[in-house]
Order: sequence, then structure tokens, then C-alpha cells
Amino acid sequence: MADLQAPRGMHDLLPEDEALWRFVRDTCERVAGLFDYRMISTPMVEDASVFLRTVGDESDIVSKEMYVFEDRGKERLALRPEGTAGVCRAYIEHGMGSWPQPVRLYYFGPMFRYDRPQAGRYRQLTQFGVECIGDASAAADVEVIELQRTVYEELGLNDITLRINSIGTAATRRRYLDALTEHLLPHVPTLSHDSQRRFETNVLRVLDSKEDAGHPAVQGAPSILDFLDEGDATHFAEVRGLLDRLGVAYEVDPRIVRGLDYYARTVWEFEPADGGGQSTVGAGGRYDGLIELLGGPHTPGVGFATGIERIVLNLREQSAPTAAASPDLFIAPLGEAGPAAAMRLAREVRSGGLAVRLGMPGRGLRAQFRSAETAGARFIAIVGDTEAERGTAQVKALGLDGAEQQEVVMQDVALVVMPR
RNA sequence: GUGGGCGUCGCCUAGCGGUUAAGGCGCCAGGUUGUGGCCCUGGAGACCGAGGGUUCAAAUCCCUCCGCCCACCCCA
Repeated sequence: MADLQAPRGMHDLLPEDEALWRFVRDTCERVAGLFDYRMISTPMVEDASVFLRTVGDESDIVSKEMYVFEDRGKERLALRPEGTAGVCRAYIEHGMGSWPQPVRLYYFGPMFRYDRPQAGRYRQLTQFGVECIGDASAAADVEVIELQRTVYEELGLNDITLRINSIGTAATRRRYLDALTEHLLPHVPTLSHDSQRRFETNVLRVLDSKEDAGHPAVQGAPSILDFLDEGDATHFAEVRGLLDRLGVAYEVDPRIVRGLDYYARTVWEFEPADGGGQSTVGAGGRYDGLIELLGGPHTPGVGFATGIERIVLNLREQSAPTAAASPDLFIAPLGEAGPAAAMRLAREVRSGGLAVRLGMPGRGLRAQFRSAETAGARFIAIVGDTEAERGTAQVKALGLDGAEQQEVVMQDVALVVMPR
């Protein structure tokens, strides 16, 4: 075992992973483009208060999962644990409030959370996310949900369930939590040990308990939907109506509560059918108060983030690995003049847009051929002293029996190798 | 933070008190002084996660630590 390893919960992406990752990333960006969303890249590091003020200092993310540090100038910085806060900071900083509204943005990049790693959970994770800022209408919620749904569809992710809920405003949640606590209090002694703990730390989680799913006190618990004010209820009804007319399947799940404090009104999760512990593949919600928390004017917003590692995990389960990329031409340098001539030939062929792999000088021709085969090259070009002097190469197709070998002037090699 | 499982060449695995620590894949070379895929031969590559102990003898037994994985919590 090497004594130096990647930090816990952070992983190398190897060449063999490239094809799948590229596919996922391209699909995300392509679909975002179809919805006329534009890319934004914000720093991986922000002033810590960007998150302290928005995500909620009571939340697990801030209270125990954030990488915070002081730089040499004594600035208190944080590795971003999520993407929305940074995007909103940029929205304010660049005066996007004076752009045509809403501003439609997407991002793709690493996030950091000091969690204990496990399957589908990492300390460095990659998220693709979308933000629609400046539109308070239910149509914006549905546009974002539809975008996310399309991404999964285009990725070929099967059997994904959309669960939505409305959590109203912070005031709604406060009233609801009080009512829930009051409702459960008399039943606490009859709840499972686990639920009793949850009752103390996070009452909402009691409703999630598998053990107590059939418990009368849990089944009869009040629903947050009954605590929504009129505006919230109307908004939620509109969202559902639009989803219905779009033909998007969903289920209303009053137990969904996003982990971040800034959410308001609509919240949702996408979950694959074979759900395990870490199964949520992407989630989103409306965050109408967020920009104000960052010192900007009151501005509505809605967005989602999806975990690329979790998508990849699901994709790997349901499909065969994609083929690795291979060069069009392998050039085998021989003799004294071979290496230099091979490089000249490589430049020539590459300028024609073809991928070229150079063989190691000093190796026998036999070894060169073997390398060319393992590399999966379609053609091999041999350049030794004779060829170098004549400005040619011996070109031969690989992969088939009895392929003919021909001497070709260097300028024409690209033409011979070019796929037709 | 709390439980559980596991650490033997780059990868997968055998060995479970006494072996020069074995095999497969991969890598390198040779089988034609400039011709491949298959095959054959050879080679390089492991202080058996680290440290301590028990024993005449430890990869094998015991302890501690570290790391990885899985689960809880929470979340993407």
C-alpha cells in the first residue's frame, strides 16, 4: 500500500472512467442548453459567511460538514458544500438583477462535505445544478423539474421516482414543528429507541422511521400541507396542475424536508427504484429568501442539484461499460533517424485531426506491433532510417489478416489513415 | 461521531504456525539482425497495512494503531 493516498472520501477519476463521465457531463450540459440555461462557474472557495448565512448554521452541512479555514490574510474561507449560495452571491455581485428576468444558469463542479464516506457519499462530490432566478411563478418550478427529469431521461436512468412537497415559509415550518412535537410528545415512550432519539434531534425524521411506519401516532401525525398559508397552497396547487398537464408522474410526499434552511415552498427529490440509504440522485427546491440573506434585494429563485457520482453509480449498474478511446495511427520509430522523422510525421497526421500514438524509440519492431495492437490503433506507420531518408513511411492496416503494407510519402499518410 | 467487515506484487486471488510467500491478469524481453493479434519461453515486480508481543519458529496467534469498505446519522 502506498504511503500517500488521495484524501479520505476523495477519489481519482481514471482514464477508464472518462467515457462515462464525459457522457454524463455532456448530457447535462446539452439538456441545460435545450432549456436555454447558460453556464456559470463560481469559485470552489467562498467567504465562509456565504454558506453560514444561507444554508443555516443549525444544519448538519454547516455545523459539522463544512471545510472551513483561514487563509494567510486571515480571511475565513470555506470549501463550497453546495452550489446555490455561490451562484446567488455572483447574481448579486454582477448585478444580474438588472438582466432580463429570470436569469437561467447551470453549473457543474466539485462540492466538499466533511462526512463519513460510504457508498454513494463522498467528501468531494460533483454536482450538476441549475438555478432559475427572478421568477416566482409555479411555471419556473415546473420548468426546472422538467429540465431535471429530461436529464435523467436522456441519460437513460430508468425507474426514477419524483416526490414533491411544499414546506411553505420558515414561519409555516415553525408552526408545523410545534404542532408535530405536541402531537408526538405523549407517544414518545411507545416509539422505537431510534425514533426517541430523532424526536430530540430532528422531529421530522420520526416520520421517516421504518420501524414506526405503522405506529398510530406516526400515521396520524399532522401534515405540513395543512399548515400552508393561502399563497403557498395556491402555488403548490399550480405546480401540481402544471405537472399533471405535462404528464410528469410524481407523488406528493409530505415528509420531504430538504436539509438546507433556505428552501421555501416547493421541494422535491428524484429517487431510483432500488432505493438504498444513499439513493437520492438529485433534489431541488424554491429559495425565495436566499438572495436577501446574502444582502441582495428580495428575489425569488428555484433550482436543483444532482450528484454525478450517484448517477454514474446507477448507470454502471444498468449498462455495460463504454469502449475506451483508441488512436487512429500508431507510429513505430526505428533506427537512428526514426524518432525525429516519426515526430514530424505525427505532427503532420495530427494536423489532419487524427489521433496519433508514438511508439517508444529503442524497442524492436515486434514490440512496436504489439503495442500498436494493445493500443487499438487502426493503422501502424513504420519510420526507420530508410523511410526517414526518403520522406516516407511504411503504412499498414491493423486488425485484419493479410493487410497490405505500402510505402507512403509522409504528406499522404493522413489521407491513407483517414476513415472513410 | 457510533457500530460491523476487510487489509498478501499495479489488479484479482492462494497460503491460515516451519514454503526460496504460489498462481492468473497486466507489464517487459526473447521465440526472424525491420512486421502484429494466438501460442511458447523467460524476466521484473510483495520488507504479506504499520508497530509491539507470544513462540525455537509468525503472512499465519494476541494487542494497539492506521487505512479502505459497509451501515447508522445526514445528504447529492
